[in-house]
Amino acid sequence: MPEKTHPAPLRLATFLPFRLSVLSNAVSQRIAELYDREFGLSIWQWRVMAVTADTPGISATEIGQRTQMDKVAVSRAVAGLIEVGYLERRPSTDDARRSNLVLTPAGIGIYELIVPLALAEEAQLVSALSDKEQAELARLMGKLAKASSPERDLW
Amino acid sequence: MPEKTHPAPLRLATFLPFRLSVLSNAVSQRIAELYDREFGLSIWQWRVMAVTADTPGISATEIGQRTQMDKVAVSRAVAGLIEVGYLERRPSTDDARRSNLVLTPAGIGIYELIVPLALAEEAQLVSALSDKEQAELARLMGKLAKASSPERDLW
DNA sequence: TAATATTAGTTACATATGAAACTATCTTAT
DNA sequence: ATAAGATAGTTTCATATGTAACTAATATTA
Repeated sequence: MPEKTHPAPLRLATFLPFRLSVLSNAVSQRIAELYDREFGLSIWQWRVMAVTADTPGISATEIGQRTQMDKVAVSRAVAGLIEVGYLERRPSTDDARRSNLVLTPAGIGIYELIVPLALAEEAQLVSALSDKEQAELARLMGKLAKASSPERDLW
Repeated sequence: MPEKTHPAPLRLATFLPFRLSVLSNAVSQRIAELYDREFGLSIWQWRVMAVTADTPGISATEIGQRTQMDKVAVSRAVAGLIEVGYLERRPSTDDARRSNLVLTPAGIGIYELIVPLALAEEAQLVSALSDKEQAELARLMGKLAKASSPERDLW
C-alpha cells in the first residue's frame, strides 16, 4: 500500500520572495529613518529629489517611471516638497498639462547634504561584501528583475 | 583657482536600497496577486498559514518573530483566517494569555493547494539563474541581512 | 474642424497600516 | 502574599496608500 504523499514543504526562511521582502524592508527602514529624522523627508520625497537633481525640469510622469512610483504617490511627494520649499513647479511652455520640476536652492542644499549620508549608509551595508561580490549581487538582481517583470524594465 | 567640487552623484538606478525595494515589490506583487485572486488571502495571512503549517500550536508572538510581522499585523491576519475558517485558536493550558494556533482541515487543504503554486512561482523566478547562482544569491543576501540588522537575525 | 480619445496630474474615497493605549494574565521582588 | 513590572494579544486612532473618478489640456480621426 503506497504511503500518503506529503506535500512539498515550504519553509518561509528559504523562500525567495519572503527573504527579499524582509531584507528590503530592513534596509529601507534604516535609511527611511535617516531621511525622516534628519530632514523630515519620506522615502518617496527623497526619490523625487534624487531624480529631479539628476534631471532638472523633469515631469511628474517621468519621475514616476524613473522611481517606480505611481502617479498619485508622485503627486503627493511633489506637493509636499513644494510645501517645504525644496521643489519648484514651472509651467511647461509647450504642454500646459505638465510642469517642469526643479529643485530650489534650498532643495539643492538639502540634497547635497543627504547624498553623502545615503552613500555612506549604502557603503556600510555593502561593506560586508567584497567588490566582486557586490558586482555579482548587482548582476543577479538584474537577472531577477528581468525575470520578474520582463515587460517593464526596472532600471 | 580650484574648481567648485561637485558632490558625488547618486543614481537611483544603481543605489542598492532602491534596487532592492523595487525588485522586492515587483516579486511580492506578482505573488500577492496570486494569493489574493485565487484564495482571497493577503500576503500576511499566507505567511501566518505557512508558519502555522510548519509549527502547529504556534503562538501569535512566535508567528511574529518567524514572519517579521509586528503583533498588530499578526493579530489581524489571525482574526481574518479564523473568520474564513482556516485557522483555529486553542486556549493554552499553561498560559491563559496566549493561544495555540492550528490550521483547520479546510486551512490545511488550502495550504496544500497554495504550496505548489508558490513554489512554482518561485521556481519560475529563479529559473533565470543557475543553481550555483541561486546559491550565491542566497549567500550574499544572508550577508546583507546580517549587515543591515546585526541585532535581530532575520532568518 | 468638430468629435472622440489620450494623457498629465489632482482629488475623493475606501482600505491598510503602525503607534500607542488598553485588558488580561503571568512573573518577579520584597 | 502582595505590589510592581513584564508579556500576550486586541482595540483605537491617526496617517498612509491605492483605486477610481475627475479636470484640464493635447492628440487623433473622420
